[in-house]
Amino acid sequence: MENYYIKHPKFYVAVDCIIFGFDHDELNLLLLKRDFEPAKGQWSLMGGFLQSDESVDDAAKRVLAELTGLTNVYMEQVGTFGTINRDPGERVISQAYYALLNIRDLDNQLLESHSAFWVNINKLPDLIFDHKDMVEKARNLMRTKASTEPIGFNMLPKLFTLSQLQSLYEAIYGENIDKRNFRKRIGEMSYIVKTDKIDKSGSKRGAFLYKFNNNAYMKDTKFKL
Amino acid sequence: MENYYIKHPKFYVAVDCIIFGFDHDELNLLLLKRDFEPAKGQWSLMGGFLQSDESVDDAAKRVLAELTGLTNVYMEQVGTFGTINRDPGERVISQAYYALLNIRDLDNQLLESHSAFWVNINKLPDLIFDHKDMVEKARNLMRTKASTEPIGFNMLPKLFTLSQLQSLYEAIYGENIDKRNFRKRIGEMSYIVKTDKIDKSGSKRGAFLYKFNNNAYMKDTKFKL
DNA sequence: TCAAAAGTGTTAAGTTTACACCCATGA
DNA sequence: TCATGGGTGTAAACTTAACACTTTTGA
Repeated sequence: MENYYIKHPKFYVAVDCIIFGFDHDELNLLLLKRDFEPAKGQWSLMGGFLQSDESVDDAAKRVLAELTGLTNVYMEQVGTFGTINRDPGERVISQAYYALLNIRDLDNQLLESHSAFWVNINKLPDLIFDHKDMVEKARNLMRTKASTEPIGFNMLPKLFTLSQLQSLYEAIYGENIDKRNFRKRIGEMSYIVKTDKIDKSGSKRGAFLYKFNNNAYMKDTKFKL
Repeated sequence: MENYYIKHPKFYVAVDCIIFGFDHDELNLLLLKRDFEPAKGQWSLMGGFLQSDESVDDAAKRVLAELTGLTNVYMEQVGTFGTINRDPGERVISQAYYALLNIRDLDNQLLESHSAFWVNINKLPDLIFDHKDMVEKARNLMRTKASTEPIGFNMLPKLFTLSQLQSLYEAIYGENIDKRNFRKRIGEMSYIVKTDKIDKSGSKRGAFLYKFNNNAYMKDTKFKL
């Protein structure tokens, strides 16, 4: 039976992470500035090689955790990038994943030690290899998914104002949303719950804080933003 | 620079194809009945190993062509299946792809030589490894894509009746569609063109044949079915 | 002559969009 | 007192869904 496999070549398999975060009305990506050769000074996604004792999905989680210190982060597959010369050093088949997280949850020490920086998604520098294609595809997938499933909340704190939620979706879609229409739609989602807490950091008057109730969402999974 | 890679393990990389075809009002998958060990007698998707001289996408095209004789087939990535023990023989990282084609274009000799058979998608047998998960994911992706892009035409002959088109979409969605509403929507798509030809095979009266005009579609890519 | 698929419009319900002003507060 | 972001409702436009009968023809 080994013969069936043995005649075929083997390949390095890598994962690359497109890490989305939201802050100050902006969508950002976490990028590494390479301070080593090759391609020193160039920007890249966080990546790593698949090991023998882990699934590909687990490799993505591990690589993300190495950079951010976070586990239990929302991640989705983006796709396989497998052209022959995509990595000029060696042939590497890469699996891209996107992750959504709250910028405030991060360990800044760890970011610094990797020369990692948050970069506005509309002002991305050139990236090595095919990382730009990965970002493009991840962004499209994430946008589509965010419109029909409540994944955006992974980029917000547990308690958030409706203005924050609206800015988040404006950043995801890259367009403005009418405030009254937006709030009308939120009002119809019983699983987006108003608390009695008020956030004063964004305005003098203060705004009510809301939370996402996942149990309630599971009973009524209608979502459209 | 080699050192950077050398310390990491390499893996077999495979592609598996979820091949959709449409015939007699039914969506079908092309499956192989293994007439060799291991897992003799069990059903599987068509697959093959990535080679050194081809991209992953090209490997999928090659594997599809080996089975069907067809090139230039519509294919999309489904995802990476990379759990550790998914293939009990050896560790293999598999990329799943789906393909849409017209059953009538196939070379039946070639299918027989691979013990390949069309199976109704609602009556699938058990499949080896994680092939069932691949099919499930492919089906969902295909359904979603077919609702906003005119990919379904890849499963029809160049000339088709509106009844055929409607059955196709009913099979994709697994639900009935109102005939008048369906035809109203088709009527609004200037790139679905009525010809003066009539198909008599489906009814005594005969039905007008239509064609998909891709140039016209490129000028007006609105599509929703 | 009749069975079987082809073809054809209208109306009601629901959804989406556009739009402007008052409120509460801290500086 | 005023600048800033928070909060609120209605009507028109558009989209979707429901619904039934006539036509053509070969067997």
